[in-house]
Parts: sequence; structure tokens; C-alpha cells
Amino acid sequence: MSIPARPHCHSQEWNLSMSSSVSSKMLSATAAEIRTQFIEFFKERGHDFVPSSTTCPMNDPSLRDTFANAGMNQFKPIFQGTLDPTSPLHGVKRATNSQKCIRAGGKHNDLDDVGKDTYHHTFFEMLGNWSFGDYFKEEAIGWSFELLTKVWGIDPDRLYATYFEGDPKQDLPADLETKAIWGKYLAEDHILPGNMKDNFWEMGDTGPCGPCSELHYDRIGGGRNAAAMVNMDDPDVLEIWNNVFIQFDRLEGGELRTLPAQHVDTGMGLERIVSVLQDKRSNYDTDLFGPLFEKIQALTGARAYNGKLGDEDEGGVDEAYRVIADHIRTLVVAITDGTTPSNEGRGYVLRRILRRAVRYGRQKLGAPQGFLTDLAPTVVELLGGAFPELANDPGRVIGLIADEEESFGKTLDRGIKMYETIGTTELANSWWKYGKAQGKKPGIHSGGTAVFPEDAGYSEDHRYTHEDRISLRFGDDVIWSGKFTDFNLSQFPEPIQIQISGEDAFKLYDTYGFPIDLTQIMAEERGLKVDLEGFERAMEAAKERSRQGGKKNDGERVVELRAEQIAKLGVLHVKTTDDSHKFSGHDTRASVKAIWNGKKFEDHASLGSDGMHRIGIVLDKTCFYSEMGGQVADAGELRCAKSGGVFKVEDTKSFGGYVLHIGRISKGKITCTNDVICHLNTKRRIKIASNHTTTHLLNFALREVLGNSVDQRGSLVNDEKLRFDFVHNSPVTPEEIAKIEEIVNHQIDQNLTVYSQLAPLEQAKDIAGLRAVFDETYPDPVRVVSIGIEVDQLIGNPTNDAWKTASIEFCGGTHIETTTIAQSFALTVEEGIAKGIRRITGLTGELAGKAFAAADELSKRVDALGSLELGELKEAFQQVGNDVDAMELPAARKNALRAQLGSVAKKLKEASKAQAAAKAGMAQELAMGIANAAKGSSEDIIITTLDLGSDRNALEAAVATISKAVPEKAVMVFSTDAQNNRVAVMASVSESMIGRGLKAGDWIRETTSIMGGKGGGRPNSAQGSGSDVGKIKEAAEHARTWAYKQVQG
RNA sequence: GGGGGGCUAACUCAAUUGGUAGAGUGCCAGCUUUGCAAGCUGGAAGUUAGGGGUUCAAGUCCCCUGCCCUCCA
Repeated sequence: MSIPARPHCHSQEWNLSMSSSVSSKMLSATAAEIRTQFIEFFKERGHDFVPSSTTCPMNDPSLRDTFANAGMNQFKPIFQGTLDPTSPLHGVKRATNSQKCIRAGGKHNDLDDVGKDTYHHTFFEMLGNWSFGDYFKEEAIGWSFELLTKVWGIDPDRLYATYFEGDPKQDLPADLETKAIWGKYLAEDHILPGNMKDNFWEMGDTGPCGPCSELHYDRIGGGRNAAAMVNMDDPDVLEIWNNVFIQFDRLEGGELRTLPAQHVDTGMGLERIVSVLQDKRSNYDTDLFGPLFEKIQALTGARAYNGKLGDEDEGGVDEAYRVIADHIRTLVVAITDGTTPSNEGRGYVLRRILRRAVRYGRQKLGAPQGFLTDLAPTVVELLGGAFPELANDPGRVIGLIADEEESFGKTLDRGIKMYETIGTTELANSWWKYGKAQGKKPGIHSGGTAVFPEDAGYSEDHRYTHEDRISLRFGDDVIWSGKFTDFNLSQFPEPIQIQISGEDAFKLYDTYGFPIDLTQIMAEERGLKVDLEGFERAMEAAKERSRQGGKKNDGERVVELRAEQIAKLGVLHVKTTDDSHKFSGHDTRASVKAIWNGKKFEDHASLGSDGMHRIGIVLDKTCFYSEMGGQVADAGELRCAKSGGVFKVEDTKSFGGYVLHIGRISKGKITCTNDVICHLNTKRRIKIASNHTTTHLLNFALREVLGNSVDQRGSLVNDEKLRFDFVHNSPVTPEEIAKIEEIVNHQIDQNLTVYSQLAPLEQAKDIAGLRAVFDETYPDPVRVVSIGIEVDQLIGNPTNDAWKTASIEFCGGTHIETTTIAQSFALTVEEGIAKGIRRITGLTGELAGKAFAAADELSKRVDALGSLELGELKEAFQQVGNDVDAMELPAARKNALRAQLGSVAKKLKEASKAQAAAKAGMAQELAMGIANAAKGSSEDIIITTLDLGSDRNALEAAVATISKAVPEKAVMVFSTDAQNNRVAVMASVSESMIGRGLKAGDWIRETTSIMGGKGGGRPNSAQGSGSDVGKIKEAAEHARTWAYKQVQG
């Protein structure tokens, strides 16, 4: 890592005009040092360092399409009171870190502002300290003041603190406590009241919330009072630290309740505090960005970064620097964390960021293709120290960025072609209108021919292409000619107005992602205008269409436990659920502790009152597995012997350690404190467990076949299938697939015992050959699942290389007892889901058996194809082919069948081709005789009948042969297909005969109508058919007389 | 989740109200030519993404599926 010891100064002038409040020692601190100082400060005060969570959380539904955007994201379950007791965060009272945040997409979207000012970012770091039901306002405020003024040496005279002024409408009192605490540190006129918007923090419409206190800093200082500028978007008086005091829980309907445990959540933007401590007026002038700017300059050859904004920033060069530097940080971080640029959700946000950066680079800095890719390593150097994960596989990140840059180039090129087509059309249309308005004779020629000759009719619908060379005329005078790319209004001899329509501009935006300003720039280059209002209208219309499309809601009540309910259960002395029986899955006697109907706790639930709705039941213990780690929840029943009540469990979820059995009463009544028997749907459980254990075997086999670099990236296990995603750079070959399937089946056949047992994390981590998910945090003690070797043996001698021959994983899921219960494994699908990530889907048990049986059956059918005649083969081949494609088969077998079918297809093709060629040859031969006879004849019209069936190609060959031999004549050939009682007929008419009034299309129509058929075509060539073979003679006769009538008439 | 556009030879793309699926590049062969993406002639190469429908006739129109691009939530 190379971070320059001295920060780069791009705006020296500001340093001169500002009186620095920061001690000279701090002025030389680097961003890395500042980050460390913050974390160390809080560690010294009893905080645990909890590393930044991923920016791309998979398990937070509120962030599915966006990114981690605040320091508290990973602590949300703590604030909500839903943290699982086995979580590593359980028991943490004080935490601190620097969290990676991305603000783009979703509600907080700063993307469009980035670059235009000195402080918006899509990626930033949030320094934070947290108290989870531990210290509160007094300590939080005291420490923030201490860090800022004592450690970092900021003059207190420059600081302003805000507190919540209260809101009578919501019955919220002013936060006078906070005001009083600040009174100990700051002058009275530096403590300011703030409203709901600025000083009351809420996570969402519901959930934890509370007053907050912001700290603002005045960059100018010099004894002035800047209180009036606080929260006024003044770049010199900026918020640097927000202390949130989580006091309340907001319920559905708006009611506020005081939380059982109160928390502190603080956030300080690293980029901002660094700008303050390095005495820079802009975040971009700090050493977090300086090295990036230097690299951008080196890669693009643009002038150096000047730090200018708005109109002062000539050509938008500085803006481009800021955009690119910001975006590349976001890209490297987000891609490292597992998001791939794509066309949906979070990945799409990323793609847009990348394209925005590329566009700014190309347009404003003249950057070459690939410059963004080359910038990525600099980000790794800059941030890799704080976030070591960036250095794990930078090659993958760089490869992805390179691919995206390239594919963006393609989309751009396609869009430019479309733009030029639009421009050509607009130019022609405008020319016509202009000419008419001038009272002259406008004309448009294209490719040497007059598309719209002078003063003739005109159609605005005429399609031009992007490379049409057009000439614009008045009468015979050519006013301008060339391609649209040559056009420039300033050099055009006539004062014509040309405008790109709003619809076209929107089409460019909608189909090729051209932002409207790009279209405008491209239009202005040639002197064209863009109809912006029309664009807005088209945009609105499209949004409306999009809205109309999807509106559905299953209306099912969501049954879950929130912080308030979890706290209530605590008050009621309900202990968290003992779910240790979930591993055995045997029927368990338990007692009902609480019944939650989605709105309140009830004493009992019966078929009459709640049978229709889903409700939740909490027991003291359970054998049900709740959804976790990619394994679906168990289903089954709770039966009450005493009351005869039965509760169907549809889903099982865990909230803060309480297992909620979700489902409906199907019989009788369930009452609190009743004893019930938990009874699993055992068949379903066995299927799930089979799939889960087999997933472990698959993971093991993958390493055996593909090597150690095969890291797990996700998995899903339910009662129907198993799915496993892993890192691998190329498709898994058919041979490898077969080998993997074989290894798994071999292990199943050996009937290995599946051992699982809790073990101390430290020792378990050292087990040789252990498979664990990277970046995952495991509880201590951790559950070790080992197939074929007892866990005690492993722990006794963890580093024994012998263990590498077995599947050993950390896993909290449920498994079968021995491997043969899974019966067999069918690897059905191998596919790529993102660059460098493959997915395998497989089946076990009965379903696997079915897949193998289906493959056997298809195999027989494919073999049987070899003995079929050509006629039968065609149909049978298609049938088998469809079945092979449609059926769920082991992938190895499917591959083999496809290959076998491929060679059959080749044979089939060759045979039918030979047949067609023979037929055509025969047709030609027959036709030749007729042609020779015709040559000597004086007849202008030749009508004949050949026996070619309904083979269109043969008929065509015959007609072509004759008309080639007698190019001045009109030819009609009938062909009978006795089998289907159909007649095919085709006609070819020479130019001279057309001139004399005979058109092939009309001729065919006349003729086929006699035979009960239809047909048509163009003047020179037409075809049709009839359904009455017996009438050929009559039809031919009519064709002859009708044709002569046309020619003579 | 929804809207719009697309999928044609190995590659890049054409194909008028539905009426004979083509061009350039590349490939193969021959000729010409001692050079840097050379010239001429000839040739092979297509399940028009897959399936269904309408029609005398579908690359073209309608429906379904898959994949890609793009926009909106």
C-alpha cells in the first residue's frame, strides 16, 4: 500500500483565506491515520471493533435493490430486538468501525449529484460508535466532544450542536436532556434547536426511532458566529457527526412506545472529517482522492484537477474528475462485495454508475477505452488497508469492469447508428416541409435514385438507414448531398430548422440508455434541437404504462415478531425457544407459551375465530427447523391431546431466539399453556435433509474435481432440489460433471454416517479440509457436520491430512443419519449465473431415481432412431429431441443424448438435402424438355404440369429452368400432390410480358380460384395452391385464355 | 415486479402492404502476385433463438417460452 505521507493540495487559495482551527500536528494526518484514530479512541473506551459489513447484504429485504447505506445496517436486528442469541453480535454492548456505505438507487439516491459539488458521494465511509442498551446520551456526547477537540484539536468555537425541539402534534417532548449535556461543553449560542426533519431519526415508517443531535463545523471561523448557516447547505458550515438516541419504537398507525432497551447510533462521514482535519474546503481535495486524480490524469492526458465548480469549471473537466474518482471507488467496493453489474436491481444500479463514469471520461477528458479498468488497482491500494477483502481477488473485479466497459461500447455504437437513422429521417422530412413552405420544388434522392422526386408525393414514414447518402434538391438544383454524419447546420445553405422529436429522443433513452443530455450534445454538434417537452411527455407515458402493468397483492397477513413483541415475551417471562430437538426431528412434547395473531397476543385460538388467518405460536421447545442458511423451514402439525386441537404449521421463523410456528388452526382449539405434540411432516423433512447432506457431498466432490479454489457463494435446499453456487472461472466440462456426480453417488452408496456435533470454534477452524463460507461469521461453539468421520476424532487431531478425504463443514442445518437415505444424486443443471460464478442444481431420492429412469428410456428411444426410414425418422427425431430438452435429466446424460442426437440430425440433414437435390434435379430435367419444346414454339405463354408433389423447391427449380431458357415468356407450372389432393402452382412472368399487361400475382389468383385455392405474389413471380386435383385441366385452360386476354387487351 | 427493443451464415448486419433469405468480413479451392489485413474467379456455409397459431404462402402477423439489451419501480 502506498499512501502519500503528505496530502495533495489542489485549492491552495482557500488555505490562505481560512484561519485554521486545527493544530498543525493534525494537518499532516492522513485519512488512514484519522480512520485508525477514531477506531482506537472508541476501542480504548470499551468498544469492540466489528468490521464493516458487506455493502451488498443478501438478507435484508429493505435493501434488496440497493446497498448498505448507513453504519447501523448490520446492527439493525439489535435495534429491532430480533437478534438471534447465537449470533456473534450477541452480547456485544459497544461497537465501533468504519462502515462501507453506498448511496445509489432506492430512496437515498445521490447519484445525480455526484461531481456537481464537493461533498456528494455514491461510496463513502461512515465512522461510527454504538451502544446497545449500554451507555446513552451523556457518554456519547462527552466522547464526541473529547475526540474532536482534545484528540483532533478542533477549536470548540467552530462547533455547533443541535437538539430536537419537540413536536406537540406527535406528543414528542423537546430533548432538553441533550441540550443540557451540550451546555457543559459549548457556549449557549452554539446549541441550536432542530425540527422533526433534521433532528428526529426514523429507520422507516415503523420501527426504532428517536431524537438525534448533529454536530456542525464552521470551516471559516475567525470568531464569527455561524449559527444562522447551520443546516442551510452552506459548504463552509457542514454537519460532521450525527448522534442518534434510539428511544422509541414506532408502531403501525404512528403510535410511539418507549423501547425496553435504549441505544446510541452515531455516524461521521470519514471523507468530511478528513477534509476538516486536513483543512481542505472539499472532500475531493483530501488524500482519499488525490492519488485517484493523478492516475486519471496519467491515463487520460487531461489537464490537472483544479477543484472548480459549475461555470468556473470550464468544459466540466473537474466535475468529470470527481465523478470518475467517486464511481470507481463504488465499483471496486461493490463488485468485491459480490454485486455484478447486470440489468436488474442492485446490479443495474452498478451498471449505471459504471456507464456514467465511462461517459464522463470519454466526453470530458478524452479518455481511452479501458481507462476505468486501469483505475481499479489504485482504489485497491487506497482502501485495501482498511478493507482487506478488496485485495482478495482484484483480478475478478478488474475483469468484470473491463467486460462492462466493452459491452457499453457496443450499446453506444448501436445507439449511435439509431441516432443517425433518426437524424437522416428528420433531415429529409424537414427538408420537404421547408421546401413546401418556401414554395419551391423540394426533392430527395438517395443512393442515386429519386426516393421522392421533385414536387411529387411524400411519405414521412419512409425508412432511411444510418448510412444512406441523401441529396436534397430544389427542382434540379442539388442544394446539399451527403450522409447525415457529414451534416452540419452551420454550413447548410438554407435556414432550415431540424428537431429530434421527443419520441425519438425517448426511444434512444429507452432502448439504448442514452441519457437525454447525451442526445442533446450529439444533436447540438450538428445544429439540431431536441424536443425536451416531448421527451418528458414520452417518459411520463412510459412510466404510466409501467405502473399499469403490475398490480397484485396476495393479501396474506404477514406474521412476524417485532421488537415490541419480543420485549413483551421477555416481560411475560417466556424463555427463548429450545430448538435443539430440530436436529433429530422426532415428535416432541412442548407447551404453548404464546399465541400471536399478527396484532396481539391471545390466550387461545380456535377454528372459529382464527381458522382462516395465519397465526403464530411460540412453544417452550420445538423440533421444527426455522428457515436459515439457505435451508427452508419445516412444515407439520401441532396436536393438542387435551383439547383435540390441531394447528397446521406452514412455515417456521425465528425472531430474537423465539421460534414462531406460522400456520392455521385446522381443528378445534389451541390454548396457552396447553401441552402439544410437535409433529413434523417427516417425508418432507427427509427430502430436505437428503438434499442438504448431498449438498455437502457435492461441495466435497467439487473440490476433488475442480480444485481448492471452488469457494461456495450461496446455496438453497428445499424438499424438491438442491442448488449450489460457487466460484469457478469456466464452464464445468461434461467429463467433470460426470465425475462429480459419480463421486457423490459413490459416497452415498458407501452408507457413511453423518456426524454432527458442537465444537469450540478456535480448534474447529484448524480442521484440515474444512469447507467454510468466506466472510461468514460463525458462532462459538460452532456446529461441525462431518460425513464418515467422528467429530471427536477431528477435534482430537485437527491437522491430520486424512481428513481431507471427507466432507467436513460448519453447518446449522438438518441432515440425514446415513448417506444411503438420500438414495442417489442426479446433477441436473450446470450453468453460469455471473462472471466467475457457476450454479449446480441437483436432485436426490425419488426425484433423482425418476431422472435416471427418464434418461434410460430416452436413451433407448435415441438408439432406436438408427433403424428408422427417413420419412419416419424426421418426426421421431423431433419428438425425442423435444423430450430430451424438456425433461429433467442428469446433465451428463443429457449432454450425451444431445451429442448422439446431433449426429442423427447431421445424417438427417444430409439425407433430406440429397433428396431435395435429387428432386430438384429431376424437376430441372423434366423442365428442360419443356423448355426446349418451348424455344421452338411461337407461344408467349407456357403452361405445363409436372408430377413433383408439393415440393416447393423442386417446383421453383422447374420454373426457373424454363424461364431461364425462354427469358421473354411467361411460365406457369402445376404440380400434383395426389396423396394430399393438393395442387401447387407457380408462375414466372418476364419483364416484357409484364409490360404487356400480365402480372404473375393476378394470374395465379385467377388460376387458383378455379381449383378451390388461393395464391398471390409479385408481378414477376407468384405461387399458390388448390385443393382439387381433378380440376387442373380446367384451371390450365382458364389460365391460358385469361393470360392471352390480358396480353392482347 | 412491470414497460420498450432485440435474437437471421463463423462474425457484423440487410431483406418494401406477408410472396425466390442476401451483402461485407472470415473460411475453402483455383488463378494472379515474392511483403505490410493484396487482386480476380468459383465454392461451401442458414432449424431466420425454441414451440404453437393465422394463411395458398410467415424471417415478416398473433400467442407462449428462453436468452440479451434498455427503462421504470
